[in-house]
Amino acid sequence: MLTIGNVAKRSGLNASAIRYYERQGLLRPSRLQNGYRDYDEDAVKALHFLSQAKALGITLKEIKQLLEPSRDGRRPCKAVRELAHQHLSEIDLKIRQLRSLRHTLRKLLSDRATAVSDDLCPLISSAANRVTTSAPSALSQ
Amino acid sequence: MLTIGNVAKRSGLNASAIRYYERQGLLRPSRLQNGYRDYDEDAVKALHFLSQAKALGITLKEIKQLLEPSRDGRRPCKAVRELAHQHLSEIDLKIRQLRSLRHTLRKLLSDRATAVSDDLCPLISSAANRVTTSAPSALSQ
DNA sequence: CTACGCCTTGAATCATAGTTTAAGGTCAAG
DNA sequence: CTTGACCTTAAACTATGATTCAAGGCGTAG
Repeated sequence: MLTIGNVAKRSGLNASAIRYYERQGLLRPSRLQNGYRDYDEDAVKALHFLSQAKALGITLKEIKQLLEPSRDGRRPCKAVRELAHQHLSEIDLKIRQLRSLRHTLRKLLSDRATAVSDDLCPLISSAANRVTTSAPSALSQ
Repeated sequence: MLTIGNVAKRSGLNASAIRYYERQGLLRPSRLQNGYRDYDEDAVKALHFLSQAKALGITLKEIKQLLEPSRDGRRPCKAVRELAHQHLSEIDLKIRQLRSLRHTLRKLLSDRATAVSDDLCPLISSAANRVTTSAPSALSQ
């Protein structure tokens, strides 16, 4: 009996959050005779996907777009494919930017030996010098 | 004369946002005789760093922690180093998760050939099957 | 039948990250 | 000396993503 408490435990999400996702149109569980939400295994999977995507900064709106066509039942996945393509390049961009930031932080840390003298902390300058004009809204449309 | 409008243009950020960051303690520009904020090149660099980190889902609170010690003037960078180390592993985790998500999306797209028959959209299942129990709060503490 | 844990709803509240508004000061150009 | 572009402040407002609250229904154990 996959009621909301159970899927909450299994997905690691808060039951209130799951209801909230439903209000936002990301889920549409069937109901038992008593009115309780009744989830299936696909819903649990969708929640895991949702949880992962969310942790990576993808908005609920975007996740909704990715989940929607499959939730509506069997119909052409063309739109989903296009969206997936779009998100794919946004994810690639994000990975590149994270790598750049990682490089910056690593550089800061490797300065340990030379920076024992401890003048001005090199973070800002070493960090910012690597930045040109990064697009403001990664992953948003 | 680096007044707020100028640094806004140069950093690609909104002047109101920059004032907001200051209210949140991320910046502390000096003032001109007339009360106008007076920024230096380091501030512009800090704003670029801030802008990049922000785009990658790092919270203002976390960015503040990274900027703080250097903003306070010349003093030991030990704390910053530790924070940087911490953020480094968080960034590594985030990159791994994004790669996983990218893999999922790529898989979905490569199904194009076989999925011409168009049964249920494979997104959710193929996506969710790759997820085990991802920690909910990447990059938060 | 009562207690307890789980479920329902709508509404209020919260945090984060800003934007907008109102009322006003600064300053160079014409 | 007014116009216009810029700056100041505090406070109100917005959106997103939830969490909490109040009032109540369901279902099983004792």
